[in-house]
Amino acid sequence: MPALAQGTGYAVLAMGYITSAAGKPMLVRSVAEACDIPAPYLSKIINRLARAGLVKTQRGVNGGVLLAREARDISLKDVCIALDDPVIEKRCMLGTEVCSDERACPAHDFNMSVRDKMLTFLEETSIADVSAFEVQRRWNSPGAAAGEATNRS
Amino acid sequence: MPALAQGTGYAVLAMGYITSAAGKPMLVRSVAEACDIPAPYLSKIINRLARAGLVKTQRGVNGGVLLAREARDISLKDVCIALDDPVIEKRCMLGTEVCSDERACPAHDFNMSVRDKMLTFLEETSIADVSAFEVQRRWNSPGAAAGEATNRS
DNA sequence: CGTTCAATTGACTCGTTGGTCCTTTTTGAT
DNA sequence: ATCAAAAAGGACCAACGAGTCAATTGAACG
Repeated sequence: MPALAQGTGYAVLAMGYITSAAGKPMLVRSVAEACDIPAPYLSKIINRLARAGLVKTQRGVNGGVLLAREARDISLKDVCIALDDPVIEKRCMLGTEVCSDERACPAHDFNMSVRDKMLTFLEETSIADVSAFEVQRRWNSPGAAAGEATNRS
Repeated sequence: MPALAQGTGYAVLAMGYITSAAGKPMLVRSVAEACDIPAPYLSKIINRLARAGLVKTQRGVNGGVLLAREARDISLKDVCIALDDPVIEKRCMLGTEVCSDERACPAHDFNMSVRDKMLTFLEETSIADVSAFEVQRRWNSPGAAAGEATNRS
């Protein structure tokens, strides 16, 4: 439920995957396939990320997409901002127009604290984290048996 | 950002207001006006709440809407369920299909903990709480000067 | 130079939410 | 019995997010 917009999720996963190419441009098509994202849609997302300066794209032969900076220097929050994901918006949980610290709604304090945690998480989690996690998952998942939990916050 | 659907927010506010009538049916129109909600829209919401058994409606002269049970026995979660608000849904923060404790996404643990807090809040907060808060707000807000913060979780 | 590859762009579809408006039903009161 | 008040219900509209598709632009390479 405390979800990012679909597009943001796609972007994060895609960028995590792109990280693994370490500097070589990757085809949007390949990324889409690997991450199970509709290719033309991902194309648009990548485009926005590019205009926001998070990735670099190159067209023509040997073109593709690569991260504009180190994966560890791109936070999930950066992605959210680039795609202006609504999670960033500070809005009242009950939808009341005027909801500030002075004129609070019944859910205000709770809402603020959740929002706070959410922002911190988005700031502290980087594409590198996602990438590492995905690699690990790729290792574990065909191996079936699994046993050990791989969870980390 | 961790917001309920607009309709759910309306419902909660409206029910909080209805509480203040203590058993006498209230006109949907009045509630709409008092809570600043488009009346025909609220009407539909009330209707769903009625079908879910959270409020009782009566048509004809002296009709209106009233709570079906004690305000303190109606939780925000009840309202969410009645209007099947997406907040209740347990879905992956990154939107990946398969995201369980075994096959987690990088945000899984965080997401679960937030969801947990959210659900607890929705369960523990009742329409009575909202109502009390609203009454308090009505006292404070015309009084302008304010001084003391009235925040409570 | 021209072909081919790959991202870019714009037009379009589809489903959901929020919202309006008008008509129909039900009900109490005279 | 009738009238008016009130919710119920249906048709409709606008905006937005997700997604598709086809045409276009730009870049490399032979």
